[in-house]
Amino acid sequence: MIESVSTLKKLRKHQFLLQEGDIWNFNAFVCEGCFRRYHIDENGNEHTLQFSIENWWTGDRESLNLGTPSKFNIEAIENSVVLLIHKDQFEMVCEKIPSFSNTISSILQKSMTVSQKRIQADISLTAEDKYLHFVQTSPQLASRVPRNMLASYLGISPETLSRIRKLTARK
Amino acid sequence: MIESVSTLKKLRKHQFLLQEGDIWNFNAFVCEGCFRRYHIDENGNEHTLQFSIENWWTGDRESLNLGTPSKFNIEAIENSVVLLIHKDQFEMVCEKIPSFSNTISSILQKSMTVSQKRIQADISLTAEDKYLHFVQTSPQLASRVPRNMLASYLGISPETLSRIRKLTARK
DNA sequence: CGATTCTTTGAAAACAGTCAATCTGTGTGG
DNA sequence: CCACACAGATTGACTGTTTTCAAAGAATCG
Repeated sequence: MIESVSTLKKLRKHQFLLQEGDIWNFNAFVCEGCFRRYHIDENGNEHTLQFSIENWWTGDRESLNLGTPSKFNIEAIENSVVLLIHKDQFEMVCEKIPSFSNTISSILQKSMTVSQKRIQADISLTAEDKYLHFVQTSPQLASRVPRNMLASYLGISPETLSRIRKLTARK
Repeated sequence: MIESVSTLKKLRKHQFLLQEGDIWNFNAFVCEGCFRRYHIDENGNEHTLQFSIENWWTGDRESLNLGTPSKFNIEAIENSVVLLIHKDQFEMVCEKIPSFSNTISSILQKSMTVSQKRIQADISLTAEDKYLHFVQTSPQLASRVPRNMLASYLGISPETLSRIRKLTARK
């Protein structure tokens, strides 16, 4: 059973699943709630790399693969529940159940597609179009995530996002 | 042998490996040269999603997985040679040689890491810092790729890139 | 060479960021 | 339950950056 190789962890809003400098050794499946993974730059600005809601994954792949200290923070932005699977146990399961590897592979493929779409938006669109694109592709998140975090995800300032929203609201 | 399930294809500079609207059925390993994958938006502007040089892969994952017409063009920007492996043959090899799946998985992991770094740069950095970051992380490409294509990769205009280069040159 | 394409430059306009102030809502402790 | 504090969101004025458009200057290739 999956429970035998994993642990459920509850986090309240504002609690951290991972903090910068820590080493990340898990695969984390979000059962309930919402997390965001972000980075703090040298000027103290936060940049959100990922939001993860129910039935999706979170974690720091780089820290997991290389065993290096993470450069990210992962914070619960709602009261949440995650299933944590330690990497050793994860590898064990992969070996025991070959079809599991395929599942992982297809999750990775899906992640790649999502990332590609985001890069395309980042390099192609204006601030306004980035926002509209986000609302269109992730309406659930758009209403669930605080605006300042959304701005840091889109790579624009909170003020700019506020103005864009005002403009696009009327119509 | 790998040759039995694949074909070598030579392309001259400016030739296309894939054109928008076509369906992509391969995995393509670059043996020699350099490709770029780009998208043309409704205003006719090109946006470069990927450069692929020797020992790396190219293709359109979305078209490959879903069997849908591609939204991308893949163009040889140097005289190049690619190894094309048809998806059916690729799957066959995966089934025959289980360890091959792991190889694929680790390539995907690497791709994801690269994409994540790019997203982080896209949402965090100014035009100038994006350029400097690119030069630092991909010095080979920086000297090999035409500047207008580099600009379209960084999400800035060719004029801005030209000005940035002038500024950063002296020092 | 000539033609084409790429790159650079300049000036103006559009866009997004910053800073500071105000407004809003939420939650906490008295 | 209210008042207060606090964080998030909005607004305005200003600054700075980036784009756009047009033109001139390299570089490349037949």
